[in-house]
Amino acid sequence: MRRDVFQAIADPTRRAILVLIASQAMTPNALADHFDTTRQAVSKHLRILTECELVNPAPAGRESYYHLNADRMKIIDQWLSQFKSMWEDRFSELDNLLSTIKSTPK
Amino acid sequence: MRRDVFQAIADPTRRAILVLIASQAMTPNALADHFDTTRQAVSKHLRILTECELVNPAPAGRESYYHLNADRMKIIDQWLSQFKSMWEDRFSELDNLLSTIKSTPK
DNA sequence: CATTTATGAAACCAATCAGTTGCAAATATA
DNA sequence: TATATTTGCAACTGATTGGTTTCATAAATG
Repeated sequence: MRRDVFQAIADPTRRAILVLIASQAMTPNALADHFDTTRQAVSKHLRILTECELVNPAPAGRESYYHLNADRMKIIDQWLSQFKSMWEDRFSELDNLLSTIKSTPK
Repeated sequence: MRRDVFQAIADPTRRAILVLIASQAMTPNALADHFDTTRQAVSKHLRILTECELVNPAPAGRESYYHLNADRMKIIDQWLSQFKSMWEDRFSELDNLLSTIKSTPK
């Protein structure tokens, strides 16, 4: 069972869940209202997000508020950082254009 | 066929390919030497990376050098940016600790 | 010109994925 | 206490995934 943050954010519904709870913790039912799927499907996404610790459930009575653990996003940011110098380089656009031209079949 | 950058970087082999060609463009054969899979498997990964334009092939004779298109990584960085203020907040660590404590079953 | 090398595409396979329905447990409410 | 609500888990299903083997094409080499 591979359960890393990269696989977790690969699904568009899970990315949307993360964005939703970023502003406010939400229950599975409240989240499900925002999607065209069943509550159970959202619950499964929450399980995956919880397993890789991108979210934390906070039980409150019979409800459970899922909080974003933004700290875990650092993992993605850190991986991205090794490429950042390449796209911040002001010549990178030209490089990409040239390699695209070279790779275009005649 | 969903082929976005988030799905592309979900696979660890594809992430490793991106890191390898970041420093130098490489052919499929040269890349395959770094993995415990067949050349054809690497070729399939390259097809996926090409389809979402994370890499560009540059044909050279019977070889084909795959270049990184670091610019496309911006898409991930932009998505991440909406959370960045949360983990840069010096109180976020404390927040996470508190929500973890609250969610721990008694 | 025949052979070797590099590549990409197709067909197939086991495993995983995202979704569903159904159910059980726990909490709130009448 | 009986009922309704909220949640999580198990079982199942069709689609997708990452991998393999096989084959065809194109370019370099003898």
